[in-house]
Amino acid sequence: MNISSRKSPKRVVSRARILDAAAALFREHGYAAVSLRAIAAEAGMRSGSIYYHFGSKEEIVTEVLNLGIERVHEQVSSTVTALSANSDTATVIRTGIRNHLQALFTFGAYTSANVRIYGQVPASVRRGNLAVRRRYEVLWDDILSRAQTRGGIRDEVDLAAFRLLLIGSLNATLEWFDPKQGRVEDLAESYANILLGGLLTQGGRGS
Amino acid sequence: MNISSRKSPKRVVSRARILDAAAALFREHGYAAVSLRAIAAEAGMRSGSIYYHFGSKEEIVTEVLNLGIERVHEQVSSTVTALSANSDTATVIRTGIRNHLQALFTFGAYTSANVRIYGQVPASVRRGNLAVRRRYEVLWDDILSRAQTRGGIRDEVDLAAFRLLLIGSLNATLEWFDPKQGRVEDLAESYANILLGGLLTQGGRGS
DNA sequence: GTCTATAGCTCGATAGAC
DNA sequence: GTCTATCGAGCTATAGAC
Repeated sequence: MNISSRKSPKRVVSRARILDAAAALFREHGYAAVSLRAIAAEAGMRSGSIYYHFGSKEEIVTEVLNLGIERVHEQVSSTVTALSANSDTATVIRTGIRNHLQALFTFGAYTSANVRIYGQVPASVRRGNLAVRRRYEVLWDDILSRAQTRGGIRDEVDLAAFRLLLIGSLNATLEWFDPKQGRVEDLAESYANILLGGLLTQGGRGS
Repeated sequence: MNISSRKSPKRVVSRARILDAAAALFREHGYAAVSLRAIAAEAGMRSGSIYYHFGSKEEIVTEVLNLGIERVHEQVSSTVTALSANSDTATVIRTGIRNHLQALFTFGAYTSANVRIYGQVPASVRRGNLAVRRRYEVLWDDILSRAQTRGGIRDEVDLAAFRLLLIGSLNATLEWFDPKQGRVEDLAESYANILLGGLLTQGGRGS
């Protein structure tokens, strides 16, 4: 009985179907508006069956929230790390922006759910998501402070504010951008151009 | 019986208390999680009394959503219009950013509720808010295209993308900035500096 | 204008059959 | 692993007293 011949046990498949269904429904309707009956129906089962896989609704939403951020973290972290050590600052930031946006829309149900419902879940659920969030913020803080050491960043820019503006503006694209209508790469190019170079020509810069 | 001696009728006061309570609760818990009993309790009455002022929960949330945007619109529109006709581009955009953020936090319950729950209210409610949203977007599109005519904007910048990035990043500050911990004016200064001038020194700009 | 009382539903969660 | 059946609670909305 070798490993490769073993299929995913039903247990794993059903669990994943519940999470996918929950993420999609939370994204569209919010946390409280989505019933376990609705999640079960979307996952192809009855509400009682959910309790074989999860202990409560809060346990489901906690996993949805964590998966959303972890997948974005993994993609940004691995692609930025893969760059050659002497890549210039613009390349590093552009790579991070492009991969954040690509992961955002690839795992759209989970990442949208995260952006939309984080502020409305019970406090205990929020606490369970805090460490994962913080880890992703630290990743960007590291990317930015290494870039600052390498040079090419304007002295006037507050890096803490830049990280908040960056992640906030990228996540906000979930509310309007449709990857079926346009290419995520073009969105990334356009956003990176603004974030790196700003709106104004040289004459209008500074305060 | 002159006008100035007339106090606000109880009808007007109670209505406003209901809206304030609803906005604060929607902001914190989402739309579906907030019961009319909770809104009534926060407004100092019983749930049945709400139906004297509003026909349904949807009617309340529609008004909360519209008020949030309208107040930001009014403040940005009036302060930008008040600038002298030959103000330079940087001044105009900085004024818009500062007043958007100030209005955001002055009417925090309504504006936060808007940002957080718009994606989860019934479709009919969203439709009732669309025209108000669109009007505010047009205001910024006008500000930006007039600035482009006056000059000083980089050719590489896509103005439609800039407006989306701008409003998205400003609204996202509602999720982390606390006006009791820092001055909104400093936040505005820092964000405007990034949005107008970008992250990089001249050498790193362009694509 | 605000109250009490309640009709009619739907919710999260559990128990026990299969 | 998934089902059916159900408990107790809480929900929106309404009716009618004051």
